[in-house]
Amino acid sequence: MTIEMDKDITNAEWEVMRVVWAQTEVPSQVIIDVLTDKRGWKEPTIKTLIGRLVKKGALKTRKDGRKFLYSTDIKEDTLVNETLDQFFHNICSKDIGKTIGVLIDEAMLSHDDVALLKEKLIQKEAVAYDTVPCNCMKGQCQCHHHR
Amino acid sequence: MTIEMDKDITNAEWEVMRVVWAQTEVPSQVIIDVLTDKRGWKEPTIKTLIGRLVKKGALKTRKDGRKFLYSTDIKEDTLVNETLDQFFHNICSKDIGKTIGVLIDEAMLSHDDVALLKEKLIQKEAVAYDTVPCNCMKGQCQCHHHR
DNA sequence: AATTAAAGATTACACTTGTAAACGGAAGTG
DNA sequence: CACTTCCGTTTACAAGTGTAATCTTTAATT
Repeated sequence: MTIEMDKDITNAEWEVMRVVWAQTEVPSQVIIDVLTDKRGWKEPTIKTLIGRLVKKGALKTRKDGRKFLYSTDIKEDTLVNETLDQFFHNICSKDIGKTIGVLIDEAMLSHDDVALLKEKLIQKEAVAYDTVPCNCMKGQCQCHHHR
Repeated sequence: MTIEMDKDITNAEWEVMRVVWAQTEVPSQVIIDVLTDKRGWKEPTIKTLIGRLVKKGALKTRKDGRKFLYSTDIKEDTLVNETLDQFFHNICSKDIGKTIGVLIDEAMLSHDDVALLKEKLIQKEAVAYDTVPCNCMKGQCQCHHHR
């Protein structure tokens, strides 16, 4: 059972989603308050974004008197991971390791985070490759040059 | 000295960039061959993408008889990392660790990759936090709920 | 030199996205 | 009950994107 959504979440829409994720159900006024403050957007702008998210199935509504309460079935970490996975398709699979390396370099991590990641790496060792196979189309990465 | 570019690279344009990155200088014909094959795009489509990339300063041209050779000053890993950094702004800094964890889980890694990442984690330990501070605006993540 | 063919430039066009104003209906207030 | 206010809906509009046809220039060929 996957939550199917019509379309991708745009950058502006992502701001709205974050407000909804931070709560369980929010009235539009809360979203508007947070984002007029954070982004300086006008109220109608935020209303548009909310409307588009509802239309594309990313937000659910529940009537509460005269207004709506907004919520979502999409889990934040699920969407984050899907988005990242999609982006990683732009990279040669051989380079994923190094790319994650840069992320680690730049991240602020807690001791617990470090421990978690170390643990994952230990597990990963069991299934690690001698050489990660390149998944690129011929002509789209340099692996194909040196055999 | 940073390479400044007018605008972001779109998904479709990314495909073109990958072809250029795979070589040093490419004639349009090569880009067209690779992408008609990979994506089924028509020749004019790919020409449009090339043109837009030139216009936005992502591709350089050098005349070679009747045609151009295309190249770029933008380094692939630089752009990859910038793009990822930008995306990570959508996530609470407290969650970056776990997010990287999922990436590790899903990645195909070589033994060398695992060793590299382990090494980085060891270094990271020295600067790891007890608690990563939340960088979210109030109202955009749950950290603010529990104190 | 005239003809052809390749390659870049111009035009097209619908859809998306960022940003917002204006409208309309329902709920609350006097 | 009339008036105002709140909130969702409709309309707007320029710029960006995906996708592509057509035009134009210029080099190559006969």
